[in-house]
Amino acid sequence: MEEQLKKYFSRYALLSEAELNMLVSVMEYKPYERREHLLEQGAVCRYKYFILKGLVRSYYIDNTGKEKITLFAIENWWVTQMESFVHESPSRLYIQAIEPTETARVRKEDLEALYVSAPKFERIFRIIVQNMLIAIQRRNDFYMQMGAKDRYLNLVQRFPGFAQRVPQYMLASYLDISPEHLSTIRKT
Amino acid sequence: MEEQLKKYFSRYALLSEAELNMLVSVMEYKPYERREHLLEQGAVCRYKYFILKGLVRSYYIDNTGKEKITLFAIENWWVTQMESFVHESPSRLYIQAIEPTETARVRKEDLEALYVSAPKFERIFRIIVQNMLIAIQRRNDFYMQMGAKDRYLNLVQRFPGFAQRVPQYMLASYLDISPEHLSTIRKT
DNA sequence: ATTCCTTCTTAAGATAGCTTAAGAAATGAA
DNA sequence: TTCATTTCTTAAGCTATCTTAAGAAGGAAT
Repeated sequence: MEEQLKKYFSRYALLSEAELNMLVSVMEYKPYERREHLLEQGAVCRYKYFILKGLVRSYYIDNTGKEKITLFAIENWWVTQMESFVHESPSRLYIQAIEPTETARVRKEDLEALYVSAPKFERIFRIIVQNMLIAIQRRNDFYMQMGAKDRYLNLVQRFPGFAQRVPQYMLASYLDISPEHLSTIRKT
Repeated sequence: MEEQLKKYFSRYALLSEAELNMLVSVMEYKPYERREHLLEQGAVCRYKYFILKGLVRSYYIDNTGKEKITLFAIENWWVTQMESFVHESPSRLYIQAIEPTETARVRKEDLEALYVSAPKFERIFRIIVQNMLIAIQRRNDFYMQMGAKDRYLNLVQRFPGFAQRVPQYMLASYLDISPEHLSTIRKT
């Protein structure tokens, strides 16, 4: 875990070994089993989770009782419910491990303390949040203009192998396509 | 302009008059006429724009030649094409003034220089980006589960008066509804 | 005032994608 | 291996929303 985190953080700033150790020291190792929840709906999201290994999804239950997936997160990505984490408000979303997943998670208090001890760390997380924003915007711009078929083909093309890692009905949910329709699309 | 910016930035951190002046000094006043573009498709987005007064939209032209609005920004909001701004890549989006608009804009270089001079400023922009992310996520979670009619009613309810400020066909575009359909929805 | 341009409405026909309802095929547990 | 659960497919009918095509209404410019 230490190695992976240090390598990851070094992408964002030139950090001394001491600084890297400070960063790592606020992160807590926490594994989750397949299907275990990192966050339940209605609870406050107390952590930012860095995925060391595995795969999680974030989803909610809509009015008609169906699961809607808003996000997948894999190795070296962060996942949290930002609004709940920042405002300490109840989360509308669940976060759940799809595969057995190892995370390094950090509490808000510890992160804030880290920022106070050295504002340099703000930079790293500013850039991480910026990248999240870019990823979401890209996804939106991208998917809004495409029909169901193109959304699927595009996902498969842009993330080769990913479709094999996730049940098809979850892909369908993420792409906002009914599982039945995705099935017919794939035939063609 | 100075007053407005200082008041705005003070929401995010306790800043001395000197620090506020440093912040304001990197911002350039720039007004735009109705329909004038702040950013053209294909160009690199060189600025973050803070809207002092007025209203802008961000949009792209889809495959079938239709404008799709991705964002409106009003007083005291930021607008930029984050991906283009950060990576200095050509923007897929246009940004255009809907009303005569006054902006305070800042170049990437100047912002970076500011960060170097005092890492404290990173904090402010980390929080601003975080808020943008929350706003986008909220919009997504929100709209994905609703039909056209509820999307419209919701917008009207949550931003009273906004619907009067923007031509109806632009609202339709933002809500991903055809203008004709929005018209029929409103009748009911 | 008159004309032009922009915006909004109405209505009919077209279509993408949903829902429902089985059953088939995988996958995992015992 | 066998049973149970999870996942995927197929097909028919249905619905929300789009497209196309006019015309009406409102604003801005001359």
